[in-house]
Amino acid sequence: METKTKKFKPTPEPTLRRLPRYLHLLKFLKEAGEKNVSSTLIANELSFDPTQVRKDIEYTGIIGKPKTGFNITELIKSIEEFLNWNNQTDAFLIGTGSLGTAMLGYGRFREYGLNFVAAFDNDELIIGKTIHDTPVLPIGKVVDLAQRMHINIGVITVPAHSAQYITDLLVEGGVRAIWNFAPIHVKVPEGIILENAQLTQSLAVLSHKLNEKMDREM
Amino acid sequence: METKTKKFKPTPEPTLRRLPRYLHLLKFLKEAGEKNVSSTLIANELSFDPTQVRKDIEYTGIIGKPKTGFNITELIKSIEEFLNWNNQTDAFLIGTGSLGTAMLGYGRFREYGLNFVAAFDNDELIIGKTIHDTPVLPIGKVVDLAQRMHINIGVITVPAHSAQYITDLLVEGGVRAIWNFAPIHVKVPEGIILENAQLTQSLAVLSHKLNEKMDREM
DNA sequence: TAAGTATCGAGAAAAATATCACGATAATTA
DNA sequence: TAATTATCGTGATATTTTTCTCGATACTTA
Repeated sequence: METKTKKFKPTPEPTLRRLPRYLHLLKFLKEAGEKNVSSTLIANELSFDPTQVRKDIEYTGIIGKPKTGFNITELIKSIEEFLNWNNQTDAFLIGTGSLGTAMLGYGRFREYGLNFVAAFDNDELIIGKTIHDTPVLPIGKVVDLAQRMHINIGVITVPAHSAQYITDLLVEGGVRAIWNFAPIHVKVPEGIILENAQLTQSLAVLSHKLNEKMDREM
Repeated sequence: METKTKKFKPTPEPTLRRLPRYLHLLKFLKEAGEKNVSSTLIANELSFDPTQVRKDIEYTGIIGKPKTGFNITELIKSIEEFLNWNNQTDAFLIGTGSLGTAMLGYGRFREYGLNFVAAFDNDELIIGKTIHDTPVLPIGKVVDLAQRMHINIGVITVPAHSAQYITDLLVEGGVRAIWNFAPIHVKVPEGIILENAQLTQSLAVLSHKLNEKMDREM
């Protein structure tokens, strides 16, 4: 009963996608020595509408002060807590090709609550080694280890043709959420969270806009 | 006045983001020997609504046949032409860190109309070499070469702190569209297309859903 | 050839999301 | 202290996106 939120409103996906952008900006402003920020300022900076920014921020639970806005440090904290990025969630990464390696190498995912505890591949040459301090294990161990380590997130960076197979292994291992980078639709049982992160989606938007622009210029 | 298309309806962004997913599925079905496909089938496969699929497809200009649906080959062609993925657009990639290298290595971007003709970096050790057949040049040459080669797309894979600087160079070089992977909001002049492709956006959706799920389970 | 069926296309309705409008409030200035 | 100003929170409105509904059509089967 203590977790009695007044009236539950599910967070819109567009809001969730904007929150990280606010976070980047806020960290930048904090770095620059700013103390407070208004929704107006954020909106101008990112070309959004101030009301939209305010409503987005409202979802994270913080309340601001008229005339002043929000304390930057508190707002950062509010967003991070809302996304649970202040706690680390252990994750497996499957597929140590170029994208997988890049992700392990990025190293900043801990800032976003993602902690890669192990990577998996079938390539004998890599198994047993580490990539940026993350050990690479054979794919045959995914299910057992995921179960025993209570892994919640699986990140799929294998080619399209093996993505479904890997997904099934992760699900069998008890993973609750899958972040899929393979350019294919994988099927998951009811209740498993699936988030597709295909670059081609973003590229499609760019391509189409560029296309329109070129048409207009002729 | 001459560009008087019957009634212009701008394509919704959600539609643009779904089109690549249809494309992946269609290529898979074609590979499997299928000839035709219905919006119902696509919808079931990707867990969308059939009407939505039909409306999305309608934007690409193809028209289907009752009872039969669409010829897969023609539908693929229609989507690819709509996104201009049947033509190659030359692009520069700036920043040959792990993500930049991964993107050059992916090699399949040509399927999506993106042709990396050169990469740029400041690292003396890499300049002059090639990464997966793409030559790496010093950043000082971006502006001049972009102008002379009439480059339309710039892909930014540098760290946040230099992203704005690189953006300005690309704009000066006459680039029309920027695909930004740096976790920061870069500013571009009116008329320049900017598409942000930050993984953190996708991760935020995943994190929040997982968070909610865990809360519910307790 | 006629009846049955799956699908399309498109207009209408519903739902989700974004923007507007405004009273309330905290800081600043006169 | 009073007037002014920037901003918040929120209800109302507008816009966009999704879903529903249904007549028309092409294929399949009796």
